Amino acid sequence: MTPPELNNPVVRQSILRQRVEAGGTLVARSLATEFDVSPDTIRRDILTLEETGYVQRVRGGAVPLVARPTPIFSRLVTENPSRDALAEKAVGLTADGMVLLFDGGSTLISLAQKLPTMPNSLVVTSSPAIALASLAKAIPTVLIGGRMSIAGGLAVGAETVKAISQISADLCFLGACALDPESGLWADDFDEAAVKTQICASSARVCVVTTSEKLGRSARHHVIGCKDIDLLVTDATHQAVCAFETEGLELLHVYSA
Amino acid sequence: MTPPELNNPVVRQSILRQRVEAGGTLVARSLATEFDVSPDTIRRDILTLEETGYVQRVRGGAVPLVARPTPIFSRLVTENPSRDALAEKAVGLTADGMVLLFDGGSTLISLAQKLPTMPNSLVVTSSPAIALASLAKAIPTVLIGGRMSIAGGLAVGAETVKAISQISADLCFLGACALDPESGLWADDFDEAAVKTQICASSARVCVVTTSEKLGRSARHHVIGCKDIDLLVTDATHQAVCAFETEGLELLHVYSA
DNA sequence: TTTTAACTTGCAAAAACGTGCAGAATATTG
DNA sequence: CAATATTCTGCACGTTTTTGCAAGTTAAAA
Repeated sequence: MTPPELNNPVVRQSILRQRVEAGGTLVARSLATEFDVSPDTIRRDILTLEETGYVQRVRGGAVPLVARPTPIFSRLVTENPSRDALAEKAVGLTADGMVLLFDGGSTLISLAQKLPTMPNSLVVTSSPAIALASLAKAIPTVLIGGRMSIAGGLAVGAETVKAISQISADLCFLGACALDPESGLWADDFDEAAVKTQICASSARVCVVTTSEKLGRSARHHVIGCKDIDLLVTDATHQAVCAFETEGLELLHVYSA
Repeated sequence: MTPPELNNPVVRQSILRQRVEAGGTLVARSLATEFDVSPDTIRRDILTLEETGYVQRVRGGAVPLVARPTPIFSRLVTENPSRDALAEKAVGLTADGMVLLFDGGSTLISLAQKLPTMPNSLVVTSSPAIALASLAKAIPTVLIGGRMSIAGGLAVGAETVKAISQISADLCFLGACALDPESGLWADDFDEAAVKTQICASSARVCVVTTSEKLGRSARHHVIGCKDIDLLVTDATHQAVCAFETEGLELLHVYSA
């Protein structure tokens, strides 16, 4: 690989920052070859990136700072009152006869487990856990296949997105890795972001269900802006979410202990 | 799976931690191969993980420290000694690097839960429960989608069969609703029979795993004849299955208490 | 019991790190 | 334009981390 015409610290570092933000890792040795500088120089670049808080330095290079999201299973096991309260509230949005499209995530699994028996509805999801939950409630269910994402515990990839594109749902439920009044909904994983985007596109109405801790942050991959979200179910204080209301979202508050 | 670009203690340990948090176990020997380091290095990694309190070290590797509440997918299967013994035996047929195709059913869910960590394998299944189980063992997994069958808890239908037809597996595991020396394998449900048939067609070798009570009966829908079955894992007495041997099957006996 | 595999400990080689420094490149100022 | 200051870069040297290997010990399995 050829070095850029301008081989500044600034230029290099912005390239490196871009790469870690895309989820890549930085290998000092190969970067030295690529940029045609000594490993020391790359080390210094990484050093400043670490100071800025963009990367975590490790021996031989650096890795993204953001802790990779905990796999779905460990999130499943712990009971979580605020999550359950959210789920309880979101159940009220459903009605028998609806076609419901489900994203993955622990909150939505909890929601699926709380669904009533709806013999005329259809649940569509690429999350095995949600498919099992809805099936257990005797709700007709369509499972979307694909490569399983270890991070999210649901199927992702081109085939998955394509299959979802053939669905026309009345309402979809989305989990959030990050949600910001200005920039909208974000995901930690590229593939999951693509799935979420298609879910939105395939639904008449979009409902985001998230706990307050995800608000105001942003993650790596953008999904949709706030103007494309119809409903927001959250346990955040009214104060914390007033910015969302101006964006035209309908808010459903849950006040957890 | 190939070792990560940055093969640090930090990187490795975070990967390992992730796996045990997902309920998986760490096998020093295979991890050494996977990360392309000596078993000593893996042992040292596990040692620090133990100091941090993340794992309990055992001979040959490590297991999760806390007996975590049973995740959603294992709750689907009630414990059953004879079934577990079958599953244990069938695990021995697998090896890292294989493409494994899984039918649904409780016996095979139990089998999937007992799989070792096989980073170079691929598990393909239309059963959500099996997909979750194999994913928990950090095995690359492809979920086959489709309409969910309430009876079998797995995806069925034309789309499912078509997707499976695009797979080329080394070995498949089939459950049985009925198995007869003369007529072969049978299923109770039309759609499930179609899936089973395609699973056989997409696999180089066919392994049927079933308890003795399914032998000698026949059910509603025919799947395949005995001559197309390569292996039979069962807990039936030798007497009960001698008829199968004449059909060219390889028998794997389990003698349960 | 014997045998095999895994563990512990110690050690030495290799790789990477930190620091200081001097020359080159670039920017700033007169 | 010239002089100066600042930044950037590569290198040398000593230190730390990481890793694989070998010898002796322990635990499991046959």
